[in-house]
Amino acid sequence: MATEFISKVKRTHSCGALRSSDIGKQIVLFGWVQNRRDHGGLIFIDLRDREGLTQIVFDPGISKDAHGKAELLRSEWVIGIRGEVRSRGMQWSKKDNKEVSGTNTKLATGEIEVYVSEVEVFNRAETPPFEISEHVTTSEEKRLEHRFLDLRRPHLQKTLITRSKMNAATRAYFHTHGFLELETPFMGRYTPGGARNFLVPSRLNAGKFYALAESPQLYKQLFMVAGFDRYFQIVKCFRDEDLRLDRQPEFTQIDVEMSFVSQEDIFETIEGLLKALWKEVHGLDIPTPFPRMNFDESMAKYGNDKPDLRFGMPHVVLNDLIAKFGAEGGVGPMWETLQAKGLIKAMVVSPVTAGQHDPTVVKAKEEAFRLANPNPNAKVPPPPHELSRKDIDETEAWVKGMGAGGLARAKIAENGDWTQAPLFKTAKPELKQAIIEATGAKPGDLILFQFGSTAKVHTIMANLRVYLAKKLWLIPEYGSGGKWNFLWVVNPPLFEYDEETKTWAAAHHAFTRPMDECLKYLEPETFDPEKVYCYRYDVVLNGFEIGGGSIRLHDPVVQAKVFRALGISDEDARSKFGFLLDALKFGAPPHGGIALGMDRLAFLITGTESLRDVIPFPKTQKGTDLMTGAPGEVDERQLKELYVKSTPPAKP
RNA sequence: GGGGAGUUAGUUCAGCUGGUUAGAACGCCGGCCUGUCACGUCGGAGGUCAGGGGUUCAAGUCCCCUACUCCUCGCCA
Repeated sequence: MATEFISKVKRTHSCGALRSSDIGKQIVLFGWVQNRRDHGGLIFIDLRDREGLTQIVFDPGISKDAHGKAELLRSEWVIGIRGEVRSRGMQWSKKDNKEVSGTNTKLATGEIEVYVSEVEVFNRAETPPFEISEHVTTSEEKRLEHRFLDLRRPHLQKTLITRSKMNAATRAYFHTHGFLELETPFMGRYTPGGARNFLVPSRLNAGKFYALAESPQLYKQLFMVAGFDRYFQIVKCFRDEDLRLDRQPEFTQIDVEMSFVSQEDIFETIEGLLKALWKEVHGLDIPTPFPRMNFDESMAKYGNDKPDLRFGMPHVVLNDLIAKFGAEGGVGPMWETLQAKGLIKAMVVSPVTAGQHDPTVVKAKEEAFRLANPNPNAKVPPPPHELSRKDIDETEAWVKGMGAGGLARAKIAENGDWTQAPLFKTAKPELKQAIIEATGAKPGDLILFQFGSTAKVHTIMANLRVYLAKKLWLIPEYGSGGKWNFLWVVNPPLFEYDEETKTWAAAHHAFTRPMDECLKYLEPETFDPEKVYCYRYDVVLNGFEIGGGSIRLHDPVVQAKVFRALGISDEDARSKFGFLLDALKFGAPPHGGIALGMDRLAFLITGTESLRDVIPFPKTQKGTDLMTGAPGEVDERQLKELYVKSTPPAKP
């Protein structure tokens, strides 16, 4: 009986542990049947647990009983074995008709195998819906439906083990730096603004709702007011917004708040944490401090606040230049953009020389080609040198999908002529020359242009830059390519103008501290909200925002001025942020903090394809769980108890 | 809310201009095999072509709708 075996016999090793130094030992392994190779006489099985694979051998000469049982074993059965560790050494191969090394260099345990004297089947398994194997791909849909099987794959086990280590390293780091790990409620009061909240109806309070915390923001500030001085938490947050490759509706943050600190103190703390994490996971010493870049510079050169600095191709803003030439410049649409207070940007795409391609992409493409073309004489296509006509057409279709009018471009010929550039047919030669100078384009280069509303041009150009870098093999489709380009993007404007409501709104949140030198623009006589920059910062890695935070506004006097600029009345402020305003009145220390996206960090540090690969039980893009079927319907009685009516639209 | 890609055997895919009984690989089942390691070999089973509607003598293939999955813009302070 299985229970007898497990109660009498203890596992001595994991399936990844045995080495040649263990030869001769009697051992016990428990695990799953990965693969069975039955030679009629000998039967080989790869036994798998989370630590790895061990080859076990059933020899009728050792145990007829065990060998007989082994004939029945199938994939994913759970077994325990007792046996002797033996060297694989030199073995006679009938296939090769000579002695060959029996060592399997692909396995960590490849030097040994275990001759089984006793086997116990703990559980049989039905044939799984897909193979639990690294070299068999399965659609994500099928994998999510059977997540408990997918989680058996070494790839997912590895990323989740890494994540566990990151959690441990994070806690160790903060505990040794004097931080307290304090908890905050998930169920709180709904406050308007920011991300959509998930709502939880209250049974005990008819008609009232909790909101699931989108972050512990307010609570952690209260910890500072309370004098805890240094707080951190690895905490779940909930946002009812549309999902993306790097976004899940429930996700984990490393949440941090500190008292009596400047922006630089926070940077130092977080750089130390990231250093510790990269050391833990990759054994790497990432260089600190990270570079700093002003928000405005980031927007101008890269079109967003999370530039990927593993490659160049910065944007060049042409507004001033077009303005200088005026309507006579000869590029009507750009001049019109200028009149409409829009944005005109250019980006130079230079031919890529051999050494510039990302070596991991070159290697991966070569391997993929070899796999598709088994003929060893087949010539591997070279990495792309420049964009082909087809590439450019594809790119144009792609930017149009993002709302671009088109993809204006100019190819600079060897003699300096502009080709493929209908937009510039009527352009003054001096304007073309000025654009060449501004962009630094050389003969052979391609200049791409976007113009139109500022936000749209930034978005399109930012995405275009990354899209082309992947197309030209400058960066891999996913993963770091071994490059870790950390960056702080700092000091954005505090306010942004909302075109719809024609009012100024807080770009981050209303409790971000304006930079000291900008305070005068909050005064009535020199009021100019556009010029108010603030102590806010994002930490960026390879084009992903991995965290963001700010120095908080703890001074009620300045707070009042910010509210006035935002057009928030005392009454509004009171109803929205009442308890925080109260708290700030009773001796709030200067404080600030940051929150890092743990899922994104794990996603980037492991170089996986998707955020879903570092979350054990992730949701699909529509926020559903294909395994449990959540969200599901509930019955009328439950709704009634909660004083809630459900009114989904009728299905057509 | 918008744009794009997709849905064919248990799994991953092929299926041309609409035309015979919808194929392959892996997996699965059975036989043989004492050195394999993605074992080999011989044989076998396995399909509501996502669902619905339409065009047609004839639909996996063309058209429309719906559902689901992925990517993306908006959105996510």
